[in-house]
Amino acid sequence: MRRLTTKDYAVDAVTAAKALVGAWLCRRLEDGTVMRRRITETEAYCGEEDTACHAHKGRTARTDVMYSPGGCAYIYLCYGMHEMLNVVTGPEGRPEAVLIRGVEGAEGPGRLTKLLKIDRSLNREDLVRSNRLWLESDGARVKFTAAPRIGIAYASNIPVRDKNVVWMCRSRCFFPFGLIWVCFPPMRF
DNA sequence: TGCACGATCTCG
DNA sequence: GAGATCGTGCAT
Repeated sequence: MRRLTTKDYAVDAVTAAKALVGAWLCRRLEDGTVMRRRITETEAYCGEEDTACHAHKGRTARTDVMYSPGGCAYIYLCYGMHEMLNVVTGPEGRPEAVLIRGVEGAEGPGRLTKLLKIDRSLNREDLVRSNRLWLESDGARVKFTAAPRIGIAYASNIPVRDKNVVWMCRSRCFFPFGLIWVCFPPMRF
């Protein structure tokens, strides 16, 4: 197991999104318990020109963290109840991030944060040095496929997800922004 | 200071 | 198919 370093996070969001499929999301709780889950699904958000990116309209208090150098966590509340975990990537000043959409045993971005007890108190956490939240790679090669992004119909000309689309759409690699990357076949417990 | 709405999930 | 539930960003 190798902990991901600054170098791993310095790449653009699409590259990182692909590289993070199959990596391990690691979380140490206050009582010392360490949980490790393999990442099964990611999604890239690519800067101010990506209309689905929170930083699309520029730097605000919320999106400020996305402008940091790659390697920290951006966590926010969605729909008033779901904590969403993103990994900031790229150089300082470029707001790119990868949304972690699923891990083994928890499909869906809201579920995985609940499972691993990740919330906004970990916003801006330094994933390179933190002992509460970090990522590791075991070097395993994971087969994965690309699919249209989910739940943001306004940012793409493709239909909003229906349950099967993610798993059925393969090789949709021509979309300019924000592809999601999933393990194929999906890993489950 | 108010209001619309969202990178979701669960239950019916 | 709709409701839960609240921070954010923009309008007033």
